[in-house]
Amino acid sequence: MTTLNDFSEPESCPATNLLKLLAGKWKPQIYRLALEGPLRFNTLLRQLPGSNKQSVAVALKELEEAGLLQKTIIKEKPLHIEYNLTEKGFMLVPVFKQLENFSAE
Amino acid sequence: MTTLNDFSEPESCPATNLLKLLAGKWKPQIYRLALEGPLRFNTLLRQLPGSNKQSVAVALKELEEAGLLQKTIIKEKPLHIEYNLTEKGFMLVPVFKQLENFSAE
DNA sequence: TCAATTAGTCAGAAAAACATGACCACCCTG
DNA sequence: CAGGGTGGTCATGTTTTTCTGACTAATTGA
Repeated sequence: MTTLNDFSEPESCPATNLLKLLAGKWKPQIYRLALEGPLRFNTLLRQLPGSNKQSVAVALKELEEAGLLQKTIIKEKPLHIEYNLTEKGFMLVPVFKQLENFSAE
Repeated sequence: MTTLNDFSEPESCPATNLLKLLAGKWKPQIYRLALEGPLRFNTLLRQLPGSNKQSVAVALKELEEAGLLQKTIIKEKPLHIEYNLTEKGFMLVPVFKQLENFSAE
C-alpha cells in the first residue's frame, strides 16, 4: 500500500511536527554529531563552523525538550555538561537513514 | 548497524537538504495532497486554508525544481495546469511513513 | 589573586520566510 | 465585448529565524 493516513487539519500531521523539530539550521548536524558520542557546548560550537552560541543553545534546548537529548552534569576534573542521545533519540536513526537514502540517488 | 555515513561538510548532508526542502510551511500538506491526485493551483489554494498565492506558487516551484512534482499543461476544455507527483516524488512515501511512525508513539 | 575555561543569557540587528493586495495575460461563455 | 475563471507575478509589509557582541557566574590552574 502506498497510501498515507488522512490528516485533514494542518496541525494533526505528525510528519509536519517532526519536520518542524528537525528543520532548524543546526539541528540535523547536532543530531548527527550526537550519534557519535556525548556533546559539549563549546566543542560543538567549534564543530559547527558558522554557528553561534545563541542558536546552538536554543537547538540543544529544543532537542532536549523534545526528548531526543539528555543533559547531564559531569562532576569530574573539569566539571562540565554532557548532552547524550536518549533512547527516543536513537529511534530517529531509521528516519535519518531514509532521508539520506532518498536524496542519495 | 546503527551508524550513519559521515558528512563532515554541512552542505553534503542529504538528510539536511531533504529536510530543508520539505520544511516549508505548506510543502508537507501539498505533498500529501499530491499523493491523492493531480494538483491545480486554485483548487490547492482552497484546500489549504490560511495559505496564499505567493507562498503556494513558491512551494510548487521548489517542489518542481526538486523533481518531486511535474507541471503539465492540459490542453482540454478549460485549458489548465496540473501538478503530478513524479516517480521520485512517490519514492518519498516511505520517508513520510517513517516521519509519521516516529512521532506517533 | 589573576586569567582561562566551563556553559551559557540577553538585547538588538540582520536575514529569511511568509502574507497581503494589486495587477496581468490568457481563455471561454454569454 | 464584458465578466469570470484559469494561473500566476510583483512590491511591499509583517513575522519568524538566525546572528552578533556584550555580559555573567561558577570552576580551575598558575
